[in-house]
Amino acid sequence: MAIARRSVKREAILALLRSVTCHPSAEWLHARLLTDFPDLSLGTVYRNLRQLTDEGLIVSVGVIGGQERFDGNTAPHGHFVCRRCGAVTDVPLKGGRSFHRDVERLTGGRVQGVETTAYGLCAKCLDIRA
Amino acid sequence: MAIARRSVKREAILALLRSVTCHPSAEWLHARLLTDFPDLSLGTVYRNLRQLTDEGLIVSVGVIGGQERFDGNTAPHGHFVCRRCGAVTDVPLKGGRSFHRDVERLTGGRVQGVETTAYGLCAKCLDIRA
DNA sequence: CTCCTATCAAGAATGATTCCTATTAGAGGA
DNA sequence: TCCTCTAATAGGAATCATTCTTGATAGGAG
Repeated sequence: MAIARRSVKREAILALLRSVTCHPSAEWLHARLLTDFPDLSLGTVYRNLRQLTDEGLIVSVGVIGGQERFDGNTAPHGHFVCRRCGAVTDVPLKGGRSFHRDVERLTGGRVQGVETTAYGLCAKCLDIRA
Repeated sequence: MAIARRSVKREAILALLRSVTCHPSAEWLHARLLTDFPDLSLGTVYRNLRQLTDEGLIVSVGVIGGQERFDGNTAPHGHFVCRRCGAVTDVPLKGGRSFHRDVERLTGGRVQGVETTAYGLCAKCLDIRA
């Protein structure tokens, strides 16, 4: 099977995802890229996000508020997700790869990625609440 | 604000979730409870799962294959999710609460829960593949 | 008994994601 | 250059989990 042909739009999606410190949804990326590619369809964004995820070039942060969120930073790090506003913050991780190894040893499976996520309320939403 | 009234069906959902070692979806729970409560509606399962999650009595494992999965075991532990078949396995966690503390210190927010999940292929799906 | 509130079923509505189809564009060979 | 094959793409329809709305029911407080 031929290696995936390069695609200007897929590369633009990847570049945007890498240039940004937030954790966008497909819709956000689509809206943002529409200025450079007026004929970009949302379906194309979804298809390419999936492909990039399968290739390991990007990472899925999971579904937050009904929308899947992605991260262009594949270096191991954790996330903090605000349950109220949906904001996602990167948090450095100390642990190393011990969990990765434990899982493979205990389950006999192969681990492709580890996601550590804390859920709660961000500082901003704590203020609003108070 | 009155405390949530007790509800037979909510308690049945919670009991089933706690009695089981798998990580069911709303639909699975609904099908399973239908024998005891023939008039249980799927909407009721969703509403009560959300409420139980908000109360911290159960935990969401995240959306896997388009369906949200829940866990009645609220003790800290990690998960291993097979990307092929969607199976979820519990994995003990060594780390302790350092990530929890780090997040609160770095972001100023309040952490309600931490989810550590490894993604990959389970032993069974590795065999099929080979 | 009478509000007031929580629960519930049923089904409609929502909305993210995927699927389908026809079209386009690029690479390699003749 | 022209042809052919294949991947990429747009556009829109289809899918499907989840949420919302409505109307009905029941329990507790006064």
